Amino acid sequence: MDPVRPYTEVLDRLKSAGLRPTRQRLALAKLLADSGDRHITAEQLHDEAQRAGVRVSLATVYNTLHQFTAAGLLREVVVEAGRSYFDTNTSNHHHFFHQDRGELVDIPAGAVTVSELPVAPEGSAIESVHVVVRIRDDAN
Amino acid sequence: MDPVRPYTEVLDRLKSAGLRPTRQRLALAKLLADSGDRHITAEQLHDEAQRAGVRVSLATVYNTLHQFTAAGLLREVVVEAGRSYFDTNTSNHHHFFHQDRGELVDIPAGAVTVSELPVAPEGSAIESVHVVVRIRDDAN
DNA sequence: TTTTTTCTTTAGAATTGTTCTAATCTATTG
DNA sequence: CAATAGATTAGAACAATTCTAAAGAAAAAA
Ligand SMILES: [Mn+2]
Ligand SMILES: [Mn+2]
Ligand SMILES: [Zn+2]
Ligand SMILES: [Zn+2]
Repeated sequence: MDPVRPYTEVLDRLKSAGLRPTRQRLALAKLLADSGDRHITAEQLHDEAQRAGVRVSLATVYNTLHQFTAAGLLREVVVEAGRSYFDTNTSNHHHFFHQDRGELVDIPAGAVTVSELPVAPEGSAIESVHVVVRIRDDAN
Repeated sequence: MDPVRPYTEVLDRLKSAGLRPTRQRLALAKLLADSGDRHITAEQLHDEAQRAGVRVSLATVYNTLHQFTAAGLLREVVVEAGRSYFDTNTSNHHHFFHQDRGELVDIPAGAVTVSELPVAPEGSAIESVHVVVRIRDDAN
């Protein structure tokens, strides 16, 4: 809110995650925060950083995405082999996966309901419940 | 049922899929059929074949798994980056994914219910709905 | 401040699961 | 039996990701 210190919020989040506010982390956090809800891969974020003139290595993008995920700032979503998406929306929600385009899209809250939850097998506890609705271009 | 022609069923399935009943395909089909419901990776099936004395290359295991999947004899399930599971149960059902062990387990039919289905985005149609319940060893 | 320590970034190598290539082999067809 | 179409294979290639170890930057200590 204070135009003189535009990074205050991101700074606080990094601090409370025990992460030093480096140039690279601040820039990546800003790119992620400024773009609304998204589902982005490491390579995509790396490209985006390059285009924005931010010099950062792909290794650092991977490190940062995992650190942000561990800190609860991102959520990792896997729906196809060999590719991880990072979701800027960390709330519990489900996804459409558009198989023709390789695109993840949030399912609006309430549009899908898991009404009966299974009991976790003996000795284990449920950590998350995720519904993936695979869709294809309509054959109309 | 006829002990003299134990491969009849597998043979028929291959034939109707337009696949030649080669030694490799018959052996892999048998391994998959004889072991009950399973969620197996290509490498695991390859190892199992080796141990059973079946000589088959990993490339052929991959080819065969994909052909069987295309023929509807298997279902491919992806829950973690960089690894595909092939499910011998092709009916519609959902999964526990045991994150500590990297193990997929069927959720019993009826133990989970998706009561409200989302409307597919304009121009697309729903192809499948899959619920993944991630579990962890209990912290008891 | 300066020094020291700890954490971070990075290029490039390595790893993993998977797919591709193109030569050899085998099942089917005529 | 050919002849042909299809299948198998070893090993190369690939793509996403992780690792390594050296150089750099931030924080803590002096
Ligand atoms: Mn990861
Ligand atoms: Mn596949
Ligand atoms: Zn999302
Ligand atoms: Zn299953």
